[in-house]
Amino acid sequence: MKRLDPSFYEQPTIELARSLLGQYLVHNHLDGQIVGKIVETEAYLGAVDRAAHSFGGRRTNRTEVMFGMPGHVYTYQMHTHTLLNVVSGPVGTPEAVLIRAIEPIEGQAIIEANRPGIKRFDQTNGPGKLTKALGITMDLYGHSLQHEPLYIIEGESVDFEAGPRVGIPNTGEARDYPYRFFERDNPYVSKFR
DNA sequence: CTGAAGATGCCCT
DNA sequence: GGGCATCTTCAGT
Repeated sequence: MKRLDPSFYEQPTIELARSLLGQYLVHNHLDGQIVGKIVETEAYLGAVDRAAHSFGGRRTNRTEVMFGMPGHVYTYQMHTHTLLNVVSGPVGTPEAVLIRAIEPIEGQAIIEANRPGIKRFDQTNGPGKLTKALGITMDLYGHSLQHEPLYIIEGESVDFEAGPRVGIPNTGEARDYPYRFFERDNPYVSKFR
């Protein structure tokens, strides 16, 4: 159980999105520890990616953390949900990897408490669902993955596939880039729309 | 200050 | 398959 060190996050964003598949996301909070295997990610390539919040080098309070060190957390609010990203790219290059789905490994009782009445496979198979299940909030904006309470440890290597990203219409050709990666045949991968 | 929009999810028909 | 919840950010007055 080795924590991924800072150099892991220095690889190019597309490679990082692929490398994160199979790794274990760990959240320690008041209720206990939750561990989930990352089974689905999406790459957002910053300045040149029309679908990214930082497209064209757009620098605001919200996107600021993406301009900083890789291996930090970019959270943001989508309607009623918090979405979790890992900042990538060197300082000054605003790229990130969205965590879209996890497979519960540990702490299922806490997940159940956070997602009452939801069927098992629907508890963590979406970017807004998994943050609710793990208790991740906007408080973690800018958090370093080298520290408690949220970090990533070495997991397992997995078979994966690539496809177009989800939920980004009207962004021109960026919509079709195959920047979504997911573990093959894993039942916790989110559904297509 | 106001208002519009958004990398979603859930409930209803 | 459509409507809507409900929060934050940001650009425009």
